[in-house]
Amino acid sequence: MPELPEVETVRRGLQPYLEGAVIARVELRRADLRFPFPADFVARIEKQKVTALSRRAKYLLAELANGMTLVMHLGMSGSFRIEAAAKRALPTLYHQGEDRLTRHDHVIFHLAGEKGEGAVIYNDPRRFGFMDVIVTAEREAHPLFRHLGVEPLGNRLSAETLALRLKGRKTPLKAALLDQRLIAGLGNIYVCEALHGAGLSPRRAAGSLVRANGEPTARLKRLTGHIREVIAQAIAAGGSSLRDHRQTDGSLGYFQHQFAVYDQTGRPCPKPGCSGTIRRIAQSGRSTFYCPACQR
DNA sequence: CCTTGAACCTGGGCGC
DNA sequence: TGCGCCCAGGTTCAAG
Repeated sequence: MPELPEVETVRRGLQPYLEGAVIARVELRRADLRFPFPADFVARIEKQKVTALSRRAKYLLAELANGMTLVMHLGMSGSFRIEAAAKRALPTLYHQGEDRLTRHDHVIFHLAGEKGEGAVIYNDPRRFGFMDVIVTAEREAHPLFRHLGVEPLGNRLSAETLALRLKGRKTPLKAALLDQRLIAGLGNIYVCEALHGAGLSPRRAAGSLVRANGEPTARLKRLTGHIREVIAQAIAAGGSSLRDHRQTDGSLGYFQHQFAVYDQTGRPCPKPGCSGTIRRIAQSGRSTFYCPACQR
């Protein structure tokens, strides 16, 4: 589920509930997700006001009034939903029949404040997600964030920046783009989509997009534009909805209807004038979908 | 340094 | 109906 556009969609869904609210009580329904919760996890969060809900790469960040930040990663299958009491305060997001706790509801943030009582519930069947509490001022130096690459949104991402990091690398382009130290937030779906948009083979050596003098090639500039575009469109569409992904209001995102190559094995390449067929291959243990005809 | 592959965990889909 | 296998949005760690 959660690549950058999905996490950003979750952030926007939770923001009206969390920002300005007080996390009155935290309920852990098990001692660990991917990692054990830190011993002081609950104590550092309870009774704190959430001053801002932000995002870095695929991390959701709830900044607290005590100078700490609650860091949340959704792994492969993590999601949030809003419990009934909070829905009453903001009724547009109300959905029936979802007020019971289920087996994989692992963390409950009970809220209090002018926006009303309520709860935000974290559900994660595979438990690849994790949470931590860190000092807000030390965030960028924290091991989780220190090596993260550039955000693909906004103006920070440039072909020149990428060229610097890709030069001389023989690793397949697909693998290089999944590396969070290069670009933070890209995942399997949007890497496949961006490579198709740019007409570049996922198998091509990453360094082949950089000239000997270190300058980005025209191909790399094209790829940079497609990465920006794919991410921006996915966010505009409310994230993808592969399998079980739901937004915090319970509705499905719909970006999956627009996938050009991801999970489209055997279907004709949608690129105008291309007569190729989408293929699935494995690269470093993950599926890659691409069109061998127009991606070179 | 670089790369690949296994591991973490549950559930859904498919073939038999 | 059931069993066994493969697959899934991510990341980390070990081994070559």
